[in-house]
Amino acid sequence: MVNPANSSEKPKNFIERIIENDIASGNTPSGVITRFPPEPNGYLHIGHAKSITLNFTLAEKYNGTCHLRFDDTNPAKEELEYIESIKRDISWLGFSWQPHEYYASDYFGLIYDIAEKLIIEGKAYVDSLSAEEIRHYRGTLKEPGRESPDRDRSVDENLRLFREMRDGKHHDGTYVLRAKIDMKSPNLNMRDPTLFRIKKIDHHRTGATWSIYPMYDFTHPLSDAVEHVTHSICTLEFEDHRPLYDWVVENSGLESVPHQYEFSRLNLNYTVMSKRLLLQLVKDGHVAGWDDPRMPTLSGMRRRGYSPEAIRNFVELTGVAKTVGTVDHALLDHCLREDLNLRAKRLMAVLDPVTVIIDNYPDDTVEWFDAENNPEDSSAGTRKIPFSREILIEREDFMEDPPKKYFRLAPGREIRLKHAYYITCTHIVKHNNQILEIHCTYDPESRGGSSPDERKVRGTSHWVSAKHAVDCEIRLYDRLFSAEVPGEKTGNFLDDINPDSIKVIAGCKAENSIISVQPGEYLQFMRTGYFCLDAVDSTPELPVFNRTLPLRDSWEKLKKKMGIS
RNA sequence: UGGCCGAUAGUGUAAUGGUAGCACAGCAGAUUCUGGUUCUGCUUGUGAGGGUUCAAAUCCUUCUCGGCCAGCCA
Repeated sequence: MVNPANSSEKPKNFIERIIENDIASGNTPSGVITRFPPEPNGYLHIGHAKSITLNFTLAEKYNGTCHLRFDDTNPAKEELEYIESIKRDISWLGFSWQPHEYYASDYFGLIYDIAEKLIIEGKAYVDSLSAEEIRHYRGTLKEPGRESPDRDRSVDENLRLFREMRDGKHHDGTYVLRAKIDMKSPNLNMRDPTLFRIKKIDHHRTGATWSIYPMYDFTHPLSDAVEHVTHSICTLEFEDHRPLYDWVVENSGLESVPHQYEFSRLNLNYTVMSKRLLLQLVKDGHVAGWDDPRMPTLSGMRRRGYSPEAIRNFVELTGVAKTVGTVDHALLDHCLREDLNLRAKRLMAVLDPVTVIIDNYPDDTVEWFDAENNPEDSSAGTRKIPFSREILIEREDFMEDPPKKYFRLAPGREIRLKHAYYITCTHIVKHNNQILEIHCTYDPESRGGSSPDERKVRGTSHWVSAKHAVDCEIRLYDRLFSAEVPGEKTGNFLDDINPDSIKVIAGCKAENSIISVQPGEYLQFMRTGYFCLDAVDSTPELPVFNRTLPLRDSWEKLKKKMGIS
C-alpha cells in the first residue's frame, strides 16, 4: 500500500484506471475519444452535468477529445429548441466540443447500409408481427422467447420489404427490421432486438428524407464506431445493453471498436432528475418553465444564481462508481457557498424594513462611507454607501424583549451598523402593537464601525439609508419538494411539491448601488444570503432578485434548540 | 425458483492481501465590523456466516439485502 503521507494525488476512479490501462497496452493509438450523447428531447439537468464533466475532463486529462453528439433518432420527441439549450448549457459549464459537433441523424445513410449488409448476411430480418405480438413472442424475464414466423424470410424478400419500408410504402407499425440473435437469451436485449421502425414523420434535421428511423441500440454503437470513440461512457441502466452494443460493433464491418462502460447516475435528494418528470412539471405549470429557478435544470440553476464552477466541483466530489446511491443536497449547498463566498459582491438589502431614527444625528446631513465589496478578495475594491438620520434595518434585528443570547438591537442595547456607527436604542414608537419607529442615538466616535476605546459590540446589523434606498422585489426559493424522495409515500411525486418553494417579497429596500447590478453577477446581501438579478423578470423600474441560497444561520439553529419560534 | 450489476460512518467516496482514510452532515470550542467566513477538536463504518493466510474491506464460499432489464423510448 502507498504511504498516504507523501502521495497527495487524487485517487483514480475505475474508468480512469481502464483508460490508463488501455493507453499502456496501446489500445488507443489515435488517442482517447469520449462523447456526450444527449437526446434533444428536454433540457439538461445537474445529472447531465456529471456526465458532461466526466466525459470532457477525461478527454482533457488524457489529451483526447470529447464529441458532442445529438442522439436524434426519434423525431417524435425531439426539437430544435432543445438542441440550442443543450449547447448553451454545455458552454456555460465551461466545456467546448469544437469542432466535434455531430448528429446521429448524419449517419442515417450509413446505418441504413449496415442494416442491408446484415440482411444480406442473414443477420437481420423484416418482421410483420405487431408490436403486441412481438412483446408476446419475446417471452418474460424467466421464460425464453419464441422465434417469429418471419424469422426465416429469404434474404431477397427481406431486402425488398426493407427497401419498401425505406421508400415509405408501408404504414407505421406494419414492419420492423430485427436483428437475428437469440430468442432464448436470458438477456432480453438479445432476443432479436428491433433495429429499424417505420415512422412517417419529419425529422428536425433530415426533414422528410426518411420514413424509417434506427433504434438507439443500433445507432449508438455505430455512431461511436464511426467517430472512433474509444470509451463510450453511459449510466448503469445500459449494462444489459452492452452485449448488444458489442454485437452491433462486431457485425457492422466497421474498423473501429469502441467499448461501453457504465457508471451510476447522479441522484440528489429533495429533487427529481428524470426528463419525463421535469417535462411534466413544466407542461402542467407547476413551475414557470424549464428555467424556473427551482428546477434542477442547468438553465434553472443558472437563473437561480449557481456558478458553473460550483456545479462542476460538486459533481467531481460525488465521484465515479457503480454503486446506486443518493447524494445529500447539503453537499451541493456546501459547494455553492464555498464558491460564492469567494466571489460574491457584498451589498446591503433589507427584506422586511423597520425604521430607525437616530435622534442625535443632524437631519440635513448625508455621509458616504467606504464599504469593502468582498472581505475575501481585496481586489474587489470598495464602494460608497450613504448614511443619514433615518435608516431601515431588518425587522427581525430588533426585539423589545429579547431572549438570552440575542445579540441584536433591543431597548438600551448598543449594536454596530455595518461600515457606519454604533447606535443605542433609547425608545420605540408603536401603534397597534406594531413597531413604527425605533429611536436611537449614535456615537460619533464610532465612525466607520469601530470605536477608539475598542469596546465590543456583540451585534452588527445591515441597513440602508431610508431616503437613498432602492425598491426591489426579492424571491426566496426553497427546495421544490419537501420529501427526500418525491413520491415515495403516495407514488405521485406531485404530492410532495413544497408549497413554500417560492416566497415573493415586495417592498424590499436595497442600497442604491444595486441599480448597476447586471444579470449574471454573483451577490451576497450581507447577513441574508446569496442573490442574483433575475434575468427574465427584472425591469428598470423594479429589479427582481433571486435568492440563490441563504447563508448558514447558526442563530436559526440556536433558536430552535432554545425553543424560540 | 431468468440474467446482469452492486454492498465501507447518517450521505457520497478512497484503501486492489499489510495502520480503514477523505469530504459533506452532526456535535463542542476559538476567532470575527456578516450569528457569514476561517480555525481546532470530537462522534460515527467494512451486510451475515464459514474458509484460505502470519495478516482479509480486499481472495474463495454460502446467504442476505438493494438496483436494472419484458418500448416499434433513449
